[in-house]
Amino acid sequence: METLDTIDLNILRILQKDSKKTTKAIAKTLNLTASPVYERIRRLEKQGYIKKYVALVDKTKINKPITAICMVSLRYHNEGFIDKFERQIKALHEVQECYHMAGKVDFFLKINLESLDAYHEFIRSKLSRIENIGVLESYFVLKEIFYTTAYDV
Amino acid sequence: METLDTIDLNILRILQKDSKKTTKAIAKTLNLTASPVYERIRRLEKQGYIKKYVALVDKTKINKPITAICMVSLRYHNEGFIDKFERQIKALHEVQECYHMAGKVDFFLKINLESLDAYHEFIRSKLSRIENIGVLESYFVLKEIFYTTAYDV
DNA sequence: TCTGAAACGCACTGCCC
DNA sequence: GGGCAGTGCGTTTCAGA
Repeated sequence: METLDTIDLNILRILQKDSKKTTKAIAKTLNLTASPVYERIRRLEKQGYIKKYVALVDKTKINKPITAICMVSLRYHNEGFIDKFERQIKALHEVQECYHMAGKVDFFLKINLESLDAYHEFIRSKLSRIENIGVLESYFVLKEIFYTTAYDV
Repeated sequence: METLDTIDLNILRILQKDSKKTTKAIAKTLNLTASPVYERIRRLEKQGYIKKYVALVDKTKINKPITAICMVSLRYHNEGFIDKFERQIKALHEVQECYHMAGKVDFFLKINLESLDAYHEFIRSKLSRIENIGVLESYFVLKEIFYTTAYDV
Protein backbone atom coordinates (compact mmCIF):
# COMPACT_ATOMS: atom_id res chain seq x y z
CA MET A 1 0.00 0.00 0.00
CA GLU A 2 2.05 2.84 -1.30
CA THR A 3 1.46 6.53 -1.02
CA LEU A 4 -0.86 8.36 -3.39
CA ASP A 5 0.38 10.48 -6.24
CA THR A 6 -1.17 13.62 -7.67
CA ILE A 7 -3.41 11.71 -10.07
CA ASP A 8 -4.82 9.59 -7.25
CA LEU A 9 -5.53 12.68 -5.17
CA ASN A 10 -7.22 14.36 -8.12
CA ILE A 11 -9.42 11.32 -8.60
CA LEU A 12 -10.38 11.40 -4.92
CA ARG A 13 -11.15 15.10 -5.17
CA ILE A 14 -13.46 14.50 -8.11
CA LEU A 15 -15.23 11.42 -6.74
CA GLN A 16 -15.78 13.04 -3.35
CA LYS A 17 -17.72 15.79 -5.11
CA ASP A 18 -19.52 13.66 -7.72
CA SER A 19 -19.21 9.91 -7.83
CA LYS A 20 -21.43 9.67 -10.90
CA LYS A 21 -18.78 11.26 -13.07
CA THR A 22 -17.69 8.67 -15.62
CA THR A 23 -14.14 7.37 -15.75
CA LYS A 24 -14.11 8.71 -19.28
CA ALA A 25 -14.89 12.24 -18.12
CA ILE A 26 -12.38 12.01 -15.29
CA ALA A 27 -9.77 10.75 -17.73
CA LYS A 28 -10.41 13.74 -19.96
CA THR A 29 -9.93 16.31 -17.20
CA LEU A 30 -6.73 14.54 -16.14
CA ASN A 31 -5.44 14.18 -19.70
CA LEU A 32 -5.50 10.40 -19.61
CA THR A 33 -7.45 7.55 -21.16
CA ALA A 34 -10.13 5.60 -19.36
CA SER A 35 -8.05 2.51 -18.54
CA PRO A 36 -5.53 3.95 -16.07
CA VAL A 37 -8.25 5.99 -14.36
CA TYR A 38 -10.35 2.87 -14.09
CA GLU A 39 -7.44 0.92 -12.64
CA ARG A 40 -6.61 3.62 -10.13
CA ILE A 41 -10.20 3.89 -8.91
CA ARG A 42 -10.33 0.14 -8.44
CA ARG A 43 -7.09 0.29 -6.49
CA LEU A 44 -8.39 3.16 -4.30
CA GLU A 45 -11.49 1.08 -3.55
CA LYS A 46 -9.58 -2.11 -2.87
CA GLN A 47 -7.04 -0.45 -0.60
CA GLY A 48 -9.81 1.21 1.38
CA TYR A 49 -9.21 4.83 0.47
CA ILE A 50 -12.73 4.91 -0.93
CA LYS A 51 -15.02 3.30 1.64
CA LYS A 52 -18.32 3.50 -0.17
CA TYR A 53 -20.50 5.37 -2.63
CA VAL A 54 -23.71 6.93 -1.37
CA ALA A 55 -26.58 9.15 -2.43
CA LEU A 56 -27.00 12.29 -0.32
CA VAL A 57 -30.65 13.04 0.36
CA ASP A 58 -32.30 16.39 1.13
CA LYS A 59 -33.35 16.09 4.76
CA THR A 60 -36.10 18.69 4.61
CA LYS A 61 -37.72 16.99 1.63
CA ILE A 62 -37.94 13.68 3.47
CA ASN A 63 -39.33 15.39 6.54
CA LYS A 64 -36.30 15.45 8.82
CA PRO A 65 -35.84 19.22 9.11
CA ILE A 66 -34.71 19.20 12.74
CA THR A 67 -31.05 18.53 13.46
CA ALA A 68 -29.93 18.41 17.05
CA ILE A 69 -26.52 18.04 18.59
CA CYS A 70 -26.70 16.24 21.89
CA MET A 71 -23.80 16.22 24.33
CA VAL A 72 -23.83 13.32 26.74
CA SER A 73 -21.74 12.66 29.82
CA LEU A 74 -21.80 9.32 31.54
CA ARG A 75 -22.02 8.82 35.26
CA TYR A 76 -19.54 5.93 35.38
CA HIS A 77 -16.63 5.50 33.02
CA ASN A 78 -15.35 1.96 33.28
CA GLU A 79 -14.95 -0.05 30.10
CA GLY A 80 -18.13 -2.06 30.42
CA PHE A 81 -20.30 1.01 30.77
CA ILE A 82 -18.80 2.78 27.78
CA ASP A 83 -19.13 -0.28 25.54
CA LYS A 84 -22.71 -0.79 26.59
CA PHE A 85 -23.59 2.84 25.92
CA GLU A 86 -22.05 2.61 22.47
CA ARG A 87 -24.07 -0.48 21.67
CA GLN A 88 -27.27 1.13 22.83
CA ILE A 89 -26.66 4.27 20.77
CA LYS A 90 -26.02 2.25 17.63
CA ALA A 91 -29.47 0.74 17.99
CA LEU A 92 -31.12 4.17 17.78
CA HIS A 93 -31.78 4.85 14.10
CA GLU A 94 -32.47 8.55 14.76
CA VAL A 95 -28.78 9.01 15.58
CA GLN A 96 -26.73 9.77 12.51
CA GLU A 97 -23.36 10.33 14.15
CA CYS A 98 -21.87 9.45 17.52
CA TYR A 99 -18.38 10.40 18.67
CA HIS A 100 -16.52 9.56 21.83
CA MET A 101 -14.93 12.83 22.87
CA ALA A 102 -11.96 13.95 24.89
CA GLY A 103 -12.70 16.23 27.81
CA LYS A 104 -15.54 16.64 30.22
CA VAL A 105 -18.21 15.75 27.65
CA ASP A 106 -18.13 12.06 26.79
CA PHE A 107 -20.20 11.80 23.60
CA PHE A 108 -21.47 13.98 20.78
CA LEU A 109 -24.62 12.80 19.04
CA LYS A 110 -26.12 14.19 15.84
CA ILE A 111 -29.81 13.48 15.60
CA ASN A 112 -32.25 14.14 12.76
CA LEU A 113 -35.97 14.21 13.31
CA GLU A 114 -39.20 15.51 11.89
CA SER A 115 -40.08 17.96 14.64
CA LEU A 116 -39.18 19.31 18.06
CA ASP A 117 -42.01 17.23 19.39
CA ALA A 118 -40.38 14.14 17.97
CA TYR A 119 -37.10 15.19 19.59
CA HIS A 120 -38.82 15.63 22.92
CA GLU A 121 -40.29 12.17 22.56
CA PHE A 122 -36.94 10.72 21.46
CA ILE A 123 -35.21 12.09 24.57
CA ARG A 124 -38.03 11.05 26.86
CA SER A 125 -38.66 7.54 25.67
CA LYS A 126 -35.30 6.46 24.23
CA LEU A 127 -32.19 8.43 25.12
CA SER A 128 -32.97 9.18 28.76
CA ARG A 129 -33.93 5.55 29.26
CA ILE A 130 -30.33 4.55 28.69
CA GLU A 131 -28.86 3.98 32.11
CA ASN A 132 -25.65 5.63 33.22
CA ILE A 133 -26.29 8.96 31.48
CA GLY A 134 -25.21 11.77 33.78
CA VAL A 135 -25.54 15.02 31.86
CA LEU A 136 -27.50 15.51 28.66
CA GLU A 137 -27.39 18.82 26.85
CA SER A 138 -29.16 19.60 23.56
CA TYR A 139 -28.29 22.15 20.89
CA PHE A 140 -30.43 22.81 17.84
CA VAL A 141 -29.33 23.72 14.36
CA LEU A 142 -30.99 26.90 13.14
CA LYS A 143 -29.37 26.79 9.76
CA GLU A 144 -26.88 24.64 7.93
CA ILE A 145 -24.28 27.11 6.71
CA PHE A 146 -21.97 24.62 5.12
CA TYR A 147 -21.88 20.86 4.74
CA THR A 148 -19.65 18.53 2.80
CA THR A 149 -18.59 14.91 3.12
CA ALA A 150 -15.38 15.66 1.19
CA TYR A 151 -12.01 15.92 2.87
CA ASP A 152 -9.46 18.40 1.68
CA VAL A 153 -7.00 15.98 0.05
CA MET B 1 -44.24 17.09 -6.46
CA GLU B 2 -46.30 14.47 -4.75
CA THR B 3 -45.51 12.49 -1.68
CA LEU B 4 -43.30 9.40 -1.82
CA ASP B 5 -44.67 5.90 -1.71
CA THR B 6 -43.09 2.82 -0.17
CA ILE B 7 -41.14 1.96 -3.31
CA ASP B 8 -39.60 5.45 -3.45
CA LEU B 9 -38.60 5.22 0.20
CA ASN B 10 -37.07 1.81 -0.36
CA ILE B 11 -35.05 3.16 -3.27
CA LEU B 12 -33.82 6.03 -1.08
CA ARG B 13 -32.89 3.59 1.66
CA ILE B 14 -30.86 1.52 -0.78
CA LEU B 15 -29.12 4.40 -2.56
CA GLN B 16 -28.23 6.10 0.72
CA LYS B 17 -26.33 2.97 1.67
CA ASP B 18 -24.85 2.10 -1.71
CA SER B 19 -25.32 4.30 -4.75
CA LYS B 20 -23.34 1.93 -6.97
CA LYS B 21 -26.07 -0.69 -6.79
CA THR B 22 -27.47 -1.09 -10.30
CA THR B 23 -31.07 -0.33 -11.11
CA LYS B 24 -31.32 -3.95 -12.12
CA ALA B 25 -30.26 -5.17 -8.69
CA ILE B 26 -32.54 -2.68 -6.95
CA ALA B 27 -35.40 -3.80 -9.16
CA LYS B 28 -34.77 -7.38 -8.17
CA THR B 29 -34.89 -6.71 -4.43
CA LEU B 30 -38.10 -4.71 -4.92
CA ASN B 31 -39.68 -7.33 -7.19
CA LEU B 32 -39.83 -4.97 -10.16
CA THR B 33 -38.15 -4.58 -13.52
CA ALA B 34 -35.47 -2.03 -14.26
CA SER B 35 -37.64 0.51 -16.09
CA PRO B 36 -39.89 1.69 -13.23
CA VAL B 37 -36.94 1.77 -10.84
CA TYR B 38 -34.96 3.79 -13.34
CA GLU B 39 -37.83 6.22 -13.81
CA ARG B 40 -38.33 6.66 -10.08
CA ILE B 41 -34.65 7.33 -9.45
CA ARG B 42 -34.65 9.96 -12.17
CA ARG B 43 -37.72 11.53 -10.62
CA LEU B 44 -36.12 11.52 -7.15
CA GLU B 45 -33.07 13.26 -8.60
CA LYS B 46 -35.06 15.79 -10.60
CA GLN B 47 -37.34 16.70 -7.71
CA GLY B 48 -34.35 17.20 -5.43
CA TYR B 49 -34.85 14.32 -3.03
CA ILE B 50 -31.45 13.04 -4.09
CA LYS B 51 -29.03 15.97 -4.01
CA LYS B 52 -25.87 14.29 -5.19
CA TYR B 53 -23.81 11.13 -5.35
CA VAL B 54 -20.45 11.06 -3.58
CA ALA B 55 -17.59 8.78 -2.67
CA LEU B 56 -16.87 8.54 1.06
CA VAL B 57 -13.17 8.48 1.79
CA ASP B 58 -11.34 7.01 4.79
CA LYS B 59 -10.03 10.04 6.64
CA THR B 60 -7.21 8.25 8.42
CA LYS B 61 -5.89 6.82 5.15
CA ILE B 62 -5.65 10.27 3.59
CA ASN B 63 -3.95 11.63 6.70
CA LYS B 64 -6.80 13.56 8.33
CA PRO B 65 -7.09 11.53 11.55
CA ILE B 66 -7.95 14.47 13.80
CA THR B 67 -11.56 15.60 13.98
CA ALA B 68 -12.41 18.57 16.14
CA ILE B 69 -15.71 20.14 17.02
CA CYS B 70 -15.33 23.85 17.55
CA MET B 71 -18.03 25.92 19.21
CA VAL B 72 -17.94 29.58 18.36
CA SER B 73 -19.82 32.51 19.85
CA LEU B 74 -19.75 35.88 18.21
CA ARG B 75 -19.28 39.15 20.03
CA TYR B 76 -21.86 41.08 18.00
CA HIS B 77 -24.95 39.56 16.48
CA ASN B 78 -26.34 41.96 13.90
CA GLU B 79 -27.07 40.65 10.43
CA GLY B 80 -23.97 41.98 8.76
CA PHE B 81 -21.64 40.35 11.25
CA ILE B 82 -23.28 36.95 10.98
CA ASP B 83 -23.26 36.99 7.17
CA LYS B 84 -19.62 38.01 7.12
CA PHE B 85 -18.66 35.27 9.55
CA GLU B 86 -20.45 32.70 7.41
CA ARG B 87 -18.64 33.85 4.30
CA GLN B 88 -15.28 33.70 6.03
CA ILE B 89 -15.94 30.18 7.34
CA LYS B 90 -16.88 28.93 3.89
CA ALA B 91 -13.47 30.00 2.65
CA LEU B 92 -11.69 27.69 5.12
CA HIS B 93 -11.28 24.34 3.40
CA GLU B 94 -10.42 22.60 6.68
CA VAL B 95 -14.01 23.12 7.83
CA GLN B 96 -16.27 20.29 6.76
CA GLU B 97 -19.48 21.39 8.45
CA CYS B 98 -20.75 24.66 9.87
CA TYR B 99 -24.09 25.13 11.60
CA HIS B 100 -25.73 28.24 12.98
CA MET B 101 -27.11 27.14 16.34
CA ALA B 102 -29.89 28.19 18.66
CA GLY B 103 -28.84 29.10 22.17
CA LYS B 104 -25.80 30.66 23.73
CA VAL B 105 -23.38 29.06 21.27
CA ASP B 106 -23.67 30.59 17.81
CA PHE B 107 -21.85 28.14 15.54
CA PHE B 108 -20.72 24.54 15.47
CA LEU B 109 -17.76 23.73 13.24
CA LYS B 110 -16.46 20.30 12.33
CA ILE B 111 -12.83 20.39 11.33
CA ASN B 112 -10.59 17.63 9.96
CA LEU B 113 -6.83 17.90 10.07
CA GLU B 114 -3.65 15.84 10.00
CA SER B 115 -2.49 16.52 13.55
CA LEU B 116 -3.09 18.46 16.73
CA ASP B 117 -0.23 20.67 15.67
CA ALA B 118 -2.08 21.48 12.47
CA TYR B 119 -5.18 22.25 14.54
CA HIS B 120 -3.22 24.58 16.75
CA GLU B 121 -1.90 26.31 13.68
CA PHE B 122 -5.38 26.46 12.13
CA ILE B 123 -6.82 28.18 15.21
CA ARG B 124 -3.86 30.52 15.54
CA SER B 125 -3.46 31.67 11.97
CA LYS B 126 -6.95 31.30 10.52
CA LEU B 127 -9.91 30.93 12.84
CA SER B 128 -8.85 33.33 15.57
CA ARG B 129 -7.99 35.90 12.92
CA ILE B 130 -11.66 36.19 12.03
CA GLU B 131 -12.87 39.30 13.76
CA ASN B 132 -15.93 39.30 15.99
CA ILE B 133 -15.31 35.91 17.55
CA GLY B 134 -16.11 36.07 21.26
CA VAL B 135 -15.79 32.57 22.66
CA LEU B 136 -14.06 29.66 20.97
CA GLU B 137 -14.20 26.22 22.51
CA SER B 138 -12.63 23.06 21.04
CA TYR B 139 -13.61 19.43 21.53
CA PHE B 140 -11.68 16.52 20.06
CA VAL B 141 -13.02 13.24 18.79
CA LEU B 142 -11.33 10.30 20.48
CA LYS B 143 -13.21 7.71 18.48
CA GLU B 144 -15.91 7.66 15.87
CA ILE B 145 -18.49 5.29 17.30
CA PHE B 146 -21.01 5.64 14.53
CA TYR B 147 -21.27 7.61 11.32
CA THR B 148 -23.71 7.54 8.46
CA THR B 149 -24.89 10.03 5.87
CA ALA B 150 -28.19 8.16 5.54
CA TYR B 151 -31.42 9.47 7.02
CA ASP B 152 -33.93 7.11 8.49
CA VAL B 153 -36.60 7.38 5.78
C1' DT C 1 1.99 2.83 -16.27
C1' DC C 2 -0.28 4.36 -20.17
C1' DT C 3 -2.59 3.62 -24.94
C1' DG C 4 -5.81 1.59 -27.91
C1' DA C 5 -9.10 -1.84 -29.22
C1' DA C 6 -12.42 -5.24 -28.32
C1' DA C 7 -16.29 -7.53 -25.42
C1' DC C 8 -19.64 -7.13 -22.11
C1' DG C 9 -23.31 -5.33 -19.35
C1' DC C 10 -26.05 -1.78 -17.97
C1' DA C 11 -28.43 2.63 -18.67
C1' DC C 12 -31.82 4.48 -21.28
C1' DT C 13 -35.72 4.66 -24.90
C1' DG C 14 -40.03 3.42 -26.96
C1' DC C 15 -43.86 0.58 -27.19
C1' DC C 16 -46.98 -2.44 -25.10
C1' DC C 17 -50.00 -3.89 -21.26
C1' DG D 1 -47.66 2.62 -13.50
C1' DG D 2 -45.07 -1.54 -14.78
C1' DG D 3 -43.07 -5.10 -18.30
C1' DC D 4 -40.35 -6.07 -22.44
C1' DA D 5 -37.14 -5.58 -26.24
C1' DG D 6 -33.65 -2.83 -28.59
C1' DT D 7 -29.78 0.53 -28.92
C1' DG D 8 -25.84 3.15 -27.45
C1' DC D 9 -22.48 4.06 -24.05
C1' DG D 10 -19.53 3.25 -20.31
C1' DT D 11 -17.21 -0.16 -17.93
C1' DT D 12 -14.00 -3.70 -17.98
C1' DT D 13 -10.40 -6.57 -19.99
C1' DC D 14 -6.20 -7.33 -22.52
C1' DA D 15 -2.25 -6.88 -25.78
C1' DG D 16 1.35 -3.93 -26.74
C1' DA D 17 4.68 -0.17 -25.76
